Amino acid sequence: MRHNAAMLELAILGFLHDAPLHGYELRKRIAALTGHVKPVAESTLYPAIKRLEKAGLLARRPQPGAGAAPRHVLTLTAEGQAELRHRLAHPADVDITDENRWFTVLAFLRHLDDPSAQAEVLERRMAFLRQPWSFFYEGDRPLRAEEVEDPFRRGILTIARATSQAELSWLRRTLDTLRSPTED
Amino acid sequence: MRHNAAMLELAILGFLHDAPLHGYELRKRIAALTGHVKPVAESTLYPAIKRLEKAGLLARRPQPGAGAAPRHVLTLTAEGQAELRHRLAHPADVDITDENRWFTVLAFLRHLDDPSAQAEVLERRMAFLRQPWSFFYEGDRPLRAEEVEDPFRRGILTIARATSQAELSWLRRTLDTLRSPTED
DNA sequence: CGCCAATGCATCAATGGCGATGTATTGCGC
DNA sequence: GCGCAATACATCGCCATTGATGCATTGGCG
Repeated sequence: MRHNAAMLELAILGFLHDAPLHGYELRKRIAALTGHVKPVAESTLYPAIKRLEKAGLLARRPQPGAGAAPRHVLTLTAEGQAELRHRLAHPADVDITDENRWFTVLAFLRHLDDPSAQAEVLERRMAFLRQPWSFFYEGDRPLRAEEVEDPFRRGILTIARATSQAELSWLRRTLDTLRSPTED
Repeated sequence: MRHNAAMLELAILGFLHDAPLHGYELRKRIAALTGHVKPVAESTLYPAIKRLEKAGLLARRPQPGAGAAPRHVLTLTAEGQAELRHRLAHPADVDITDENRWFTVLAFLRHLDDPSAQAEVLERRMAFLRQPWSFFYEGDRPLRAEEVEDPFRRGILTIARATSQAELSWLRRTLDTLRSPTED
């Protein structure tokens, strides 16, 4: 399974966990979630649905007379629900490090009802953000924004640092809430 | 040309504009630039080099006796330099909206020596960041972080907002500098 | 009543991503 | 002196992506 496929499939499974949907509606929800960043083509979505159906993760019922063309209402099977939870609990490394993929995981992490499992995933992201990395190096030493002369490269580091700090503070707050036995 | 390919190719052209390199060194530089977010496989890089060579954008000279295996030193041709400048001046929409791709554009934008052309590209990013979007909607209305109950989805919006604000302020500062006739 | 947009799904061909695997050399540690 | 990691490049095959294209229906506008 290719990596992009994994993320699209996660979104499909995640949306269907909320409610059975037909393909077209799924497409619109995925467009709302990630479409402003990176659109998904129809000819990518429908094959993905087929793959998941073939794998027994979702079932389709034809719904005649409803819309213009015969709709296929998609429902998660029990295996599909289990698979969704497994993928959310054990994301690949790229899903942790690539912001696009990470946001997709976050968007459906609530479906993993166990707070400690949720916390584990957040901690992986935190470990990644805490380690010293840069986009630019001098030998092995990661360069800070101040050390880079090119204003555009400096911008990358400035923006990345702001994101990182905002996310770390959010992660700390959220992990505190997840771990506290008295949820508000 | 597929979209991922375009970004990898941009990085290759950008690095080679600085100095002729062999494939292995290129691989390490690309890994430093984007590898902590999304690693690039060798079997993706070498075919990409071949594509660019076939298109006449770069030339390879064998460098015998240098390393362990016979190295191929890669140099940008004149067409390659022109192509690099063209790709930097006219990025696709996805390159503006997808942070990963955008950072790759930024990393090499200095090779576009014309400040007003650089400013034009930054303005496209600014226009994107300024328009009202969200990852979640109520009908057509984009939802703000405060309106979302799910803590994880709220996190996405919180982080995205922080990034957006940091980037907008950086964009404004940089555009001022680019436009001011007296560069410091 | 005719046209077009939107809805809704499907298929195909070209192309790119990438894990697996191969091959050859240098140099280091044990 | 043996093995192993790093260097350096290459190829194969599976599969995912995507633009193009097609087809059928509904509803709104003029």
